[in-house]
Order: sequence, then structure tokens, then C-alpha cells
Amino acid sequence: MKNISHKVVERSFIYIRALTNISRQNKDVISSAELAGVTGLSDNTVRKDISHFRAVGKPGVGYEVSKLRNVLEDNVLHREVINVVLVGVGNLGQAILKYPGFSRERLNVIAGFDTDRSKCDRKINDVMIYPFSDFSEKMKTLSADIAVMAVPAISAQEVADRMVASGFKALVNFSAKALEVPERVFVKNIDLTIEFLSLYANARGIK
Amino acid sequence: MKNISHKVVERSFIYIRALTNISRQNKDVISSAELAGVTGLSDNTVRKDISHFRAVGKPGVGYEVSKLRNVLEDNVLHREVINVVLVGVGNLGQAILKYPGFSRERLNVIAGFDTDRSKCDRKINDVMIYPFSDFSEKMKTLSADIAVMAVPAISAQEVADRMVASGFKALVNFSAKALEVPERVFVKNIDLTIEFLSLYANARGIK
DNA sequence: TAGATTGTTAATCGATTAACAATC
DNA sequence: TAGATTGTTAATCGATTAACAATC
Repeated sequence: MKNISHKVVERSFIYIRALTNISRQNKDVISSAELAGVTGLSDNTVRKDISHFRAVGKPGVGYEVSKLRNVLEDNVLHREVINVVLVGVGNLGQAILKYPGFSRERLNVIAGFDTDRSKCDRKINDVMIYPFSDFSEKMKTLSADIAVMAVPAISAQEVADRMVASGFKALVNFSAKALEVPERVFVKNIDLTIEFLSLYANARGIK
Repeated sequence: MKNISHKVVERSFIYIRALTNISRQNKDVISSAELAGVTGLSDNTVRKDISHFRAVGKPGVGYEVSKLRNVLEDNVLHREVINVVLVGVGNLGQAILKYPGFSRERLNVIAGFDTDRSKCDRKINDVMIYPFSDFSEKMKTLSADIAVMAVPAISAQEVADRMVASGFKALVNFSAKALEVPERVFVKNIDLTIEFLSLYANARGIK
């Protein structure tokens, strides 16, 4: 279980989801080529990725669906419930609170925070929203794994600092700000504007 | 302007945005090291990226901010207005319709579509929502560059097929489905669940 | 057994980092 | 001029693809 790259981990979750669908169709065995087909990857990549974990396939036959899923889930911790807190309950924040995909995969939003008091002290989609000024205090009683920032770029660094101070090691940053955090903290930047612009540029053929 | 990778294009937009901020501070010249600082990249990467375009820096001095921005904008087509259509006006779709970052960067949502008729024939954030059954017909009169899919995985392939049939070459796919499209069509997959799960796995130390 | 498919090693490809001569 | 910084080439690193012996 050494030196598994972020890309392999990411694809492992894609395999897990595909295998879940496949087992619903009462299919017990799948080849790397078939799994590649449904995930849009190559059979080489599938076999290579799986080989990072415990060998579980049968040459000439393929992979037992449930066994492969178990091995992958064990290795990427898919069995655990992941608690998420959200800072910034604007349009994007509320969409995240209501995102139907999360609960299916054990992602559990346990609290929201906002500086706008009119949004606070009520529930959205069963999730309580608190004033951001209470963040550090609240986090003493809540146990969370990931913090999501759906805040404007201007306040992003300040929010990140508070999260780091509260001990978060994993931040999702939807703002346009490049966050400065200690090396031990993992930041996933999701910048919709950049994604859209670069997709367009690529499709228009900058190459 | 040959063989510019997607990553270089993406970072070019990040540089453009940083340079816009910097020029507001009445700073005329910037070094690769300074630009690296504000974008969270390395000075080597900054210089290497810029070198893909027309040389514009002065050894010993740095880059003229406005000139560098112009060169980058020209090369990644940042001057153009990009028209976007949205299919799926659920929570995530509505957040996209209202996303404040888009208009600042010339991303212009021109229409929304949904199968739920109760969402149709009205405006959300000034954008008209139409029944998805009218998609192909409507697209004959609208001119759009990017199509965004914020629909459930189950209907994603069908929606993508309609978009391809209407001539779209660039799709943003927020669903969990791996889309099958012709090679000429560019797909950007943004799967929030996978992003969150893999961030957590990485932070927990799968390595 | 013959055919199919794994697990793994080697080859390729691409991206990042290092280094430094050129030059402002 | 001396110091600073570019543009570019070379070195390194990592990820993907190809290929095939092992084996079910």
C-alpha cells in the first residue's frame, strides 16, 4: 500500500462505483477490458491500477466483482463515513448541501457556516447553519474530516486559516484564490471558471 | 502556437487572472518568481509556460504586466465571449446559472433546459429555461460554444447524444456517467463525489 | 487442451524541475 | 559594470501504454 498516486486513488473510486452498478446486474465476473469499457479507460490502466493493491483476478477469467470491490474499498477507505462541513451557504454552497450523490457514498454534511446571519440558525436540507464567527468554537464539539469552502476569493485565505487552525487536513476550495496552507494540509481546488474557459480554449483548438 | 497542453492552457488563465489583479495595484512589471508566488506555482513552471507563446519578458527585469496579459489572452482566446447552455436546472444547475464568477470572465449563460415542465418557460437569473424536448429545435436559433450537463447519471448519455447531434464540441459533465462521444468532442468531467472521496483518501494517507 | 486474461516488466510519452548562458 | 532575471536546454520524474510470460 505504498506510493499510490492521487490519480490511481481517484480511478479506484470510479471502479468501485462501476462495480456496484455491475453487481446489481447480477454479473459476478468482469474482465479488465469490460471494466475499461464502462469507465472510459484502457484495459492496461485498469490492470495496472488494480495491481497496486492485492492481486485478486484470475488469468483467463477476470475479476470476481464483489471481491474486487472489497479490495478497492478497503484500500481507499470507502467503508468509512466522511463528515463534511461547509463554509459559505450561497448558491453553490446550498447546491452542495442538497447534492444527492453525497449520501449515497457515505459523504455526510454535518454543518454549514456563513457570515450572513440571516442564513444562520436554521436548517437547510436537514443541515444546521451556524454563524461563521462561531466556527472555531463549534468545531470543538463536531468531528469532521473535510471542510468545503464556497466563499468569495476575497475571504478565502482567512477562512482557510481558521480551518487549518481547527485542525482540518483536507480542504475543498471553490474560490479563485490560491490558498497558502501548511504542507500537511491537502487542498483540492475546483475553479469552475477556469474549467469552463480552458475547455473552450481546448475545443477551439489551441494546439 | 503548436502543441500547447491542456495544463498550460489552464495555468494561462490563472496567470491572466493574477495579472489582472496585479495591474489594479498599479504594478507594471512582475518577475516569474513573483507571479509564481501569487499563483502557488514555481518560477520554472511560469517561465516555461510563458515560453510557449511569444517571448515578452526582459532578462534582468521581468515581464511587463499588461503586455504579458495581452499575449496570454490572445493565445487562449480570452477576448471572446463564450456562450454557454445549461441542461438540468436542479440545485447544481441553478447554482451555475447564478455563479458570479462567470460574467466577470465573459462566460455567458444564454439558455437553460429541463425535462421538468414546472421549471420551464420562466427566467432564472435572467436566463430563460426551456423544455428539454425543444432542445434541438432551440439550438437552431441559438449560437452556443459550451454545453453544461447538470443532470442525473441515468439520463446523461441521452442528453450528451442530443448535444453532439446539435453540433457541440465542448461538454461539461457534472454527472457520474462516463460519456461516450465522438473523438472530436471535448468532455470535461467534474464529479464532486469522486473529488471529495479521493481528497479524503489522500489526506488520510493512502501512500 | 486451446483460448482468454491476468499481473508485471519494459518502452514510451509527457510534464516538471534544474541549471545556466544570454542579456537587460 | 554588477546584479537580476529571462528563455531554453538538459535532467528528472511520473504516468500511460505496450507486450508477453504465467496461468486459469
